[in-house]
Amino acid sequence: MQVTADDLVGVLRGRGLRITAPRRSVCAILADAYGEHLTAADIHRRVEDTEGRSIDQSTVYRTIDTLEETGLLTHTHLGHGPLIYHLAGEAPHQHLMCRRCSRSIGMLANELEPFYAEITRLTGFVVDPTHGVIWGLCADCAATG
Amino acid sequence: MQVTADDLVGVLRGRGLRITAPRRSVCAILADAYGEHLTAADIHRRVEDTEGRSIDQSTVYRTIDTLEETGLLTHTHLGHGPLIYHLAGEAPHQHLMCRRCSRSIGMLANELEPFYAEITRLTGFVVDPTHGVIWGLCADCAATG
DNA sequence: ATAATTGCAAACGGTTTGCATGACC
DNA sequence: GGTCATGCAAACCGTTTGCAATTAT
Repeated sequence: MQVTADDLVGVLRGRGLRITAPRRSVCAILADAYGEHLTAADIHRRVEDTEGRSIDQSTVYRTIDTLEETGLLTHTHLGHGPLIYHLAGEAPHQHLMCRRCSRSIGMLANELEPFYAEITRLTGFVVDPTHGVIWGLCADCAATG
Repeated sequence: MQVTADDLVGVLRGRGLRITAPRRSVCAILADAYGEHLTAADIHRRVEDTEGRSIDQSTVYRTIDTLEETGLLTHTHLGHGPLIYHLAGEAPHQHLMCRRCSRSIGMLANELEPFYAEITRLTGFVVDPTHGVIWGLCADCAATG
């Protein structure tokens, strides 16, 4: 585990934000899930399951917002479904999402650096690899497709 | 205009589907908007505005589904907002969406073909450039960022 | 005639909001 | 004590669904 709940809580405190039980819980879940992709519903459920305490879903969303505003958390748009969240400290990766089987593959963003650089060269646009998903067919589905 | 409403209607008829007034209207709007990005709500509104006829939104969605199933229409995921639709005959575009100003730039997908090929080489994953959006900062926002 | 399509209205999933109660500093 | 955060419930947007009435074939 690279980041602890206390690290996250410490940053919130440093911004003058109040340290409440729900905020502690969400931070603990996120630190614990380092490297995983969690939805807001996942976070909500895990708080109840592992902390034994129930918090409202609106509190989950508001805590997520707070963490994003402080730069600790980022989200990724995975199609029509819920957003997924990961701690900002993780190695940036590009998600490849299969349209047929809905499996999602992660590629390290720096493997795709030439691709992003070419987009910038052609258009001036600077790519944020973690924020979106590239759609297509995974190797298996492409083969049987 | 590269495709006419009659072309689209003809394909539906060829599949044994019934040609109804709502289907004619949606096809007319889509043919008319060739090259534009329409949401389901756009299509709905334009049918009312330009055809003078009101159709239900569920009919719009069902007609969209029908057109996608027959391969005439495709959709693109633009973040959390509504899906956008374009006729399958259009030149494939990669959308670049600015996180700050929400402007969306279209790039011809074949300009990026070598990079899609590289993704396939590394992972076996076959990219569908039209189906998703690449997020980041447009040239203007990156400069003032 | 009969099967496909429509309109309506209600539900859906994911997220946001208004407001009164509560708790942190 | 003052303000910030929470829970609750209700609203929101985009989309889907069940079902009875309609219409193309």
